[in-house]
Amino acid sequence: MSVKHSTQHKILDAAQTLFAETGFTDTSLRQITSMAEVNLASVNYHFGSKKELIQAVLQRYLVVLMPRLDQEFTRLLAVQQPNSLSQVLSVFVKPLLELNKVHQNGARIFLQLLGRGYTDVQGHLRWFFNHHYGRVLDKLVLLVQQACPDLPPSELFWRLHFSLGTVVFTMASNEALAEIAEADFNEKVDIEGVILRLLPYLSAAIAAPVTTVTQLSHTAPALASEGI
Amino acid sequence: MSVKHSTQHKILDAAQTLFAETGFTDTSLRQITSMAEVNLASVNYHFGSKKELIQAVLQRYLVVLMPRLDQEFTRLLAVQQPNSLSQVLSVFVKPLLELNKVHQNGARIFLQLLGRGYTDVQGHLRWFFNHHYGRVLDKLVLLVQQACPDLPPSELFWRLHFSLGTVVFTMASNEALAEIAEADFNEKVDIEGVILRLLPYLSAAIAAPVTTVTQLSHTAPALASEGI
DNA sequence: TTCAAATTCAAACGTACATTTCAAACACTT
DNA sequence: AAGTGTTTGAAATGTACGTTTGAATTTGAA
Repeated sequence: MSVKHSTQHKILDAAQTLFAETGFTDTSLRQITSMAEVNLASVNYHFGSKKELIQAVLQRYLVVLMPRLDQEFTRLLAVQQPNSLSQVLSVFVKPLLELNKVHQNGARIFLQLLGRGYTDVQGHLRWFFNHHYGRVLDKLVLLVQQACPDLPPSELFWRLHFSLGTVVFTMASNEALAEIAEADFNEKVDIEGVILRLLPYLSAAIAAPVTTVTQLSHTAPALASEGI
Repeated sequence: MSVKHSTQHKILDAAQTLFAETGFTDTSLRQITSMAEVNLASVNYHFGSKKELIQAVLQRYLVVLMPRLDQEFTRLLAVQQPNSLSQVLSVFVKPLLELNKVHQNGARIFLQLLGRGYTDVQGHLRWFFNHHYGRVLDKLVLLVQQACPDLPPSELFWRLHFSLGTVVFTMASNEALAEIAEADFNEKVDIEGVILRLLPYLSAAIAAPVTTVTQLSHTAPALASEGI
């Protein structure tokens, strides 16, 4: 397995592991080059800066994942009758798991990195992502809109972001959760198991009936009263 | 409004704002003391260290929130017939919004900090939280179990963590989301609005029907084939 | 008013960081 | 084998950080 690795490759491998575990800011180039067994200066030589290294680490997965997702979305959009929500969400599974071909545990690592990217650094990664792949996600929005025609656009916006949060946070704290699950329920859980558990959860969540404030005030009377 | 603020108070106020916006690691004591208009050394004088400052910032809200939640959980547990899931989740609303009495925008800031705490620092905050308030959350698990008797314990474990991810991530990226929502949908969204949108989403998600792998393979044939 | 304790202040300390430098080692063509 | 461009290496640079120090100042009780 893996006879020879270039310096760039070794840096990317070490960087993605440490970034996923500890976050971008809390991982130093010294930790990365030490784990990769390369010289400290080689990061700046090959990637320019730490910021560009972070983007390169993510790009390795994005250039594989996003075209695949785009292809799936386009295929579903071509179908005559609208797809069900769980059909739409299911198309994520295969492209995500194919990231395991990019690198061992690639799917898990990528999703962890994505989570880090949304909370760690302010701005620049989110911009980077939206700028390069915003078009692809527009197709997803369209598909979900077709699957849930009763959902107002603004509600759909929020629910998709809620769902992103679910996925991203779950992956960010994946190691800890998997450990607890194994200890408490004797369940060995891998990334595929987590994704399979996420699908019905997200399907039901996104398609949940829209509740108005007046309806809610029966169960949550806090809001009607008191001008908090 | 607020005639005079002690140094400690000013530090806590500045710290919570910057921590919520930028995260714990990416916020320096110099930024905090500069915003608070106090001397740099006063943080270490009053709080001992940056780590203890972080805990103090969170404690200010936790000592208010957790007893309130505990009280609500205990009340629901005393009811004879099991409560519905949305009833259980609704008890979060009032205690959370009461954090706005602790400080302006307290609810939003607290939830943002909670999100930061789960992703930013590794370990010590999660330990701090579980150690002090684990008992309270056990009651929540019990309540959800009663509300969803068909849900296997391991499935419930995962779904509660999914839900935590939803909330925490949403709050961590709240500013950005609220900006987009306002720009795209002309909707001004405050913390109360987000919480109200979260309730039906989470209710449906946690109570979603449990899907087996064989059922899933109809919509996600990726997993049955290919030994990825 | 006096005096001791609590607080503030400017300055400095030591450490860790990303990045740069430039010479040495390497790879590859001629 | 020589020579050129690429890559690596050890060391240093400058900056930012959390924390410490000790003197100055403020506070509050006697």
